[in-house]
Amino acid sequence: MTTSPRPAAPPLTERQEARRRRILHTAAQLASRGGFEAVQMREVAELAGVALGTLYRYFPSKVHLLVATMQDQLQIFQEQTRKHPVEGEDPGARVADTLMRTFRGLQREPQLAEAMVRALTFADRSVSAEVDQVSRITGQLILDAMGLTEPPTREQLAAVRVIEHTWHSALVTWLSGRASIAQVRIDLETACKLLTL
Amino acid sequence: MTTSPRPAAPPLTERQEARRRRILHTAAQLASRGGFEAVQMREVAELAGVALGTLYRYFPSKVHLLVATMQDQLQIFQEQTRKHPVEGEDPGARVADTLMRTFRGLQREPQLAEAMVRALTFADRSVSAEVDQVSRITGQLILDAMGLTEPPTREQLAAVRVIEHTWHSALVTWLSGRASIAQVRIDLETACKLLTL
DNA sequence: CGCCACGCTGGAACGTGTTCTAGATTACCC
DNA sequence: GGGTAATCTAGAACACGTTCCAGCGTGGCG
Repeated sequence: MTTSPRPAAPPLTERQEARRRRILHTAAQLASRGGFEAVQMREVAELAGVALGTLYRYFPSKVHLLVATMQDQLQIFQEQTRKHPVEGEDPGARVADTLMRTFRGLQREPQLAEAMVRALTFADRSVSAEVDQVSRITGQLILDAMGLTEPPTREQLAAVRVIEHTWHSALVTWLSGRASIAQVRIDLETACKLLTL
Repeated sequence: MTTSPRPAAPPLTERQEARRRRILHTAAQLASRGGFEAVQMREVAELAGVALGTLYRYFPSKVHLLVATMQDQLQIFQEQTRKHPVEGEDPGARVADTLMRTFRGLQREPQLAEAMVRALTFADRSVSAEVDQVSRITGQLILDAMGLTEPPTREQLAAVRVIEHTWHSALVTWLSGRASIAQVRIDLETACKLLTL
């Protein structure tokens, strides 16, 4: 799996980078207000000061745009977590705590979270590279929290996958109002038991 | 949590029941061909022989329609599984096998699966009752496979939740082409280890 | 400096989910 | 059977994601 389908992104000029950031920022702002449906492409374009066609040149669909927003946010969380890792003896507990911390970060802007997660799960194959990237960051977040001194075992990697599934699905469940935060915590803790088998 | 938001569904006449089934059947058929995007409300209405407004009276949105389709399909799987439960000693293995069997059932109509699962994860709060129903059926499927002789313990229920999360998220991952069937099986087996702790 | 290729702009246009309306049909009650 | 309220029909209309196009800037190259 090389980077073949994406044509090796030509480097952006400064103005282009600025436009890209303006678009992402606008999208996040609109999403924070009204969630997925409040992110309307025409409005994003207008508020970001670009033409609709340009917006689509940068992000080929609304889903691409919101998944890119998620990448952005996750990376911020990741940096914060690396600067201030959670304390604790048990790796499982550290992972659960780290994810719960991220969770509370999302909770602070629930509408934004809704928009990003809806996009993430609604994404079809044309977005799979970007979604994969998000998945990779999440996995890395978990691995970081485990604080390994040696490469992870096969069993640990399998456990990480299940934790990631649980994290993702629990998020969806919470966003649709079908589970409480407390329930999410319990689910994550349950999944994290797999780390210390 | 009573059934208050849904006004206690007035019983349908025979003609109405037939219409409902015709709509569901048409939706499944279109989905089987071209997935989520091939289920177009106008076309469903036309092929099912009802007016567009009527379609919307029965299913208030495309997502509702497809989630109802999923309910339908899952119930069929559930009945089949109850008639022919999987063999085996280990409860964890039985659960994993049961879910993999259901998985292969979905695999037989991948486009239909795509449509139903996309709808399920895209559903917002207005569909949460229906999504919850799907979740309940899935949970029951797992509990059935465990073959309990006494009520499940708290730990078992927690494990079932994580297995359900894993099932759901693995399905999404497979549908978007980011995981193979083999990987899905591994993930499910990993999650099922939680049952025999 | 002149020219070219490329990116950007404004805006029209299209497709599909969803809503609305006016009138026909049906189901139910007396 | 007649009256009435609910349901169904056909079709227009609207909203928003997406595509497309013609022309304008702009930055780099001879």
